[in-house]
Amino acid sequence: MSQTVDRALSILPLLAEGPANLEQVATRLGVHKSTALRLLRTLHEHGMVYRQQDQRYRLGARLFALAQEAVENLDVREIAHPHLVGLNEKCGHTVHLAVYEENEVLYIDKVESRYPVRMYSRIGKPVAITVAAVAKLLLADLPEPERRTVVERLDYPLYTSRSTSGPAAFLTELATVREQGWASDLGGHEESINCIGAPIRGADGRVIAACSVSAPNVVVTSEELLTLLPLVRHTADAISREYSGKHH
Amino acid sequence: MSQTVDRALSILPLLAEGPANLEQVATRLGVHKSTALRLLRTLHEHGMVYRQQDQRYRLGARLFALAQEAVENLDVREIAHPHLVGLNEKCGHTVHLAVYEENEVLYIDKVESRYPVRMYSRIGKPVAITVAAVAKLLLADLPEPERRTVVERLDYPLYTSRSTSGPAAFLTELATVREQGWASDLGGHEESINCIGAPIRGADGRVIAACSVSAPNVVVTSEELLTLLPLVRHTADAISREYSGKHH
DNA sequence: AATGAGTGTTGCAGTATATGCAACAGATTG
DNA sequence: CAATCTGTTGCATATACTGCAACACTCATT
Repeated sequence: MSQTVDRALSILPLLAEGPANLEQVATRLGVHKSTALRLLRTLHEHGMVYRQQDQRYRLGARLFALAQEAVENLDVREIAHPHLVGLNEKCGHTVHLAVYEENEVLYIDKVESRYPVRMYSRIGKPVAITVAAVAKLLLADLPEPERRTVVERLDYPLYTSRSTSGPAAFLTELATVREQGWASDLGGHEESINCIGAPIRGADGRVIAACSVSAPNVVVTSEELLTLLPLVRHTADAISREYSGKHH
Repeated sequence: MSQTVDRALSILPLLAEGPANLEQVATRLGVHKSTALRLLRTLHEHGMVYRQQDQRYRLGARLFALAQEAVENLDVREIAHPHLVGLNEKCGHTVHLAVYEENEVLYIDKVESRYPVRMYSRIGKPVAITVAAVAKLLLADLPEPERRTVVERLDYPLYTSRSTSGPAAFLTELATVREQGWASDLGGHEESINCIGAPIRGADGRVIAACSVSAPNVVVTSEELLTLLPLVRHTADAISREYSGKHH
């Protein structure tokens, strides 16, 4: 592993917390000012950091552009999008598409609810991995040894009284999800928000993504939301079929 | 400038074009396989790249997360958001917020149109800098020497027959915009989409951001859109006031 | 105006560190 | 079972990164 690159990349999350000047960056990296300066210059030339008027550094524009292109290159996303829009048109609620990657589950697409009360989330944002329906679907399909290590390494924040309590509970929940082929999150993240999801599979049957429908209690009860399950699964299956077709 | 970091960062835009394997990366970088491998490993440890099942590398999740945090740390955005929502509630059209940074203008916030016909754009995406109303507003306020160099270095794609034709035309347009304190784009990017915008100023009067309202012809004519101008300017001024207030 | 503190920048010498090589491993193909 | 292709590892070399110290610049303070 390259020390120089390692140091340079460590600057980015540091700046994500907020703007910082040269000295702050140097101390937090544990290197000499001049070293930090040269790293920042290189990052700057690549547009990864930006220097504002007060000389402090911030994360730069290229970062957005890259994240942008990255998300647009995901072909599941491209195939899934029209289906998600269709799902939203039928039920009116917020629709999400998510993938698993390196111990994180993140939203890669979203269609906004047509109801006035909406849920906060944003493309690119990691989801609450221990409670979200999409996270359960994606983790449930990991090969056994990996699933166990991931699950044990997670934190289990108690967002609400119905949040997953710990590794053991999560593993049984994942088993259920794998069994039944769909997942739900009934108030585990936000007390008043329920969510149901279904897996999208590649040609080999592995789960490559998951989609879900979320709605607050004030709009539909969890029972009513569950009646949408066939629709959600149907959508996920349609995406799976199209994805598998185009990939062979 | 650091060679190693430079090479490592050059990998990212390369991967943005699509997944690539080790050898492809090595050749395009002009380095030995083993060198490329070590760079990729470092990028991988930081979550900037991801290795998919077929061993090829793609851009990684951390990139999204970083871009995410970066956008959320922009305090103009935070202050502006409720105003933008209010503007959207009053007119129903797509509302954008944009900033200038290092030869690019990018959207940092967006409120979707409430009409079924929507315009394509996404937060983080660089705008069509030679035609967009927000771009005109931001460039118009650059100090004279910089404005000239930027304008002359740009490409002028002819999206439509009404696109800005070249540096000279753009400079006069910018002068007008500076003079009148607002900007429009009438079918310069997409034949059927019009757009009007107004500047958001910091305490010192410099333009720090710009907001705009966009709507397709089929929803409102350009004349009708222009009647919204006072509303847009009013919103921008309100944001300016609040921003200046909170910064002293 | 002058002093001083604080921060960013540059040239340089030494050596840590990245590099390319070549040999190896593993997978896929004929 | 060779042959080919791609990724991985250990190692010797010297390149390129580092820290230092001196310098430049801005901004307060007297």
